[in-house]
Formats: sequence, structure tokens, C-alpha cells
Amino acid sequence: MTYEDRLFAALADPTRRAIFERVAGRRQSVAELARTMPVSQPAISQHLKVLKAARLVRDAPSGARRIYSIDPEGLGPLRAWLDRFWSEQLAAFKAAVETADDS
Amino acid sequence: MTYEDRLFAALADPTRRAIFERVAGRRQSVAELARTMPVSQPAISQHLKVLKAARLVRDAPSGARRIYSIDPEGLGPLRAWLDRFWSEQLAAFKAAVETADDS
DNA sequence: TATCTTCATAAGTCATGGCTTATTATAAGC
DNA sequence: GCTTATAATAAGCCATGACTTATGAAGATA
Repeated sequence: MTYEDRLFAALADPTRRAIFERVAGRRQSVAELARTMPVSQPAISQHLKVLKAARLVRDAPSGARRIYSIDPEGLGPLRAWLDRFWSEQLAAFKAAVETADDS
Repeated sequence: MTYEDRLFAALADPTRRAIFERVAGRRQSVAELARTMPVSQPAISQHLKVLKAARLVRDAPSGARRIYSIDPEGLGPLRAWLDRFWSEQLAAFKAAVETADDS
């Protein structure tokens, strides 16, 4: 499984994406997430494990707690992938225009 | 299932993403994709159906064939989602700096 | 030390989804 | 018309993954 696979797969699940969005908004502990979300604490931990493997979040111990925060680098590859297609798409569009424009 | 869900879910599968990338590179028929990919024609059709539902590709009939091409609007929501987190992340970073900088 | 909290992991259940082969419909070519 | 090519759908199989409850480990608190 490539790195890119892990990234896209991590973002595919709605619950996991919601967790990511919360953590992105404000760093917080597992218990805090579990308290305000409609799934159990183990489910939260499992999702965080996936997000961490995709480098979307980081974690730091704080006593018995573990504070999760967004990983600033995590979304970089996604943006790179996206940009690749935007320029590709632009090139294709340009070529199409030039072909149609049979001057 | 929301629109965003469909978008992320569509991009999650590696085979489907490969199909999308090929179609983005050059518009082509189902048979053409099936010939050059390690899955069957029905599998290709099923993937294209998902990509189409996510507005990532379009299709146009051409005789007995059906030519699939990238949908220019498709990646827009993904970029919007991404940008939302980049600015959010930037704001969080800014706030952190200002807090640390207890002038 | 004993208890309580926090979190990760284990184990098991169930739905989803990606794949296959088989079939059907439509269009092209003989 | 008949055959061939193209592509969508149907049905079924099987792996994956998202969830649950149960448990254990590590830190805080009395």
C-alpha cells in the first residue's frame, strides 16, 4: 500500500474525516473526541491510528492523556496530487482550444 | 450520503484513481481502459459509474462506444475542502504564534 | 497502595465494496 | 439479416473495514 493510498483511504471515511476536522480546528484528547462524537472511544482510537499513519495528525503525551493535533505536512501530498491534475487539465484544455482553432 | 462523501470515497480506491488519472490524461473508451488495465471490463464500468456519480468524469456516446473524459468541475470541491483546512491551519498557527509571543 | 481516568489493543460481528463470470442491449460491419 | 464489438447490468464471492464489548497498561490522585 503506497503512501498516497493511505492518504486517500484515510480521508474516505466520513467519521474519520469529522475527527480530522475537529482536531484541525482545535487540538484535543481522545476522551474529548469520544465524548462529543457518536462512536465509542476505541473507535476514535482506531480512526486516529489510521489518520496518524497517513501523517494527517500527530500525537503528544500529556500525563495520562494523549493530545492529537493536525500534522501540517499531511495535506501536502494531497495538494500536490490535486495540482498535478489541475495543470494537466489546463494543458488538455489548451490543446483542445488550439485544435479547434484551426487557423 | 453527501456529495463530499461520494467524492472522497470515489478517490479512495487505487484502481479507480488509476482510471481517473488515465482518463484525465487522455479521453478514452471503456474497452481501451479495459485492454490496458489488470481488471475486467465490467470492473472498469463499475468504477466509471462511481467516478461519474462523484462528478469526476463525463461520458459521451460515440457510435457503439462511450468516451469518458475528465469533468473539469469535479475536483473543485476537493480543492475547496483542502483550502478550508489550509487557511484554518494557518489561522491556528498564527494564533499559536501570537499566544507564544506574549509581548 | 488502591482507585480512577485515559487510551490502546484484542476479538468478534456485520455491512460494504471490489472483483469475477454470465447475460443483455445497442451499434457497426459483413 | 447475422455476426462482431462495445458497454452496462445482474448475481454471487470474498476481503476489508468500521463498529462493538472486553481487557490491559500507564499515569494521576486519594
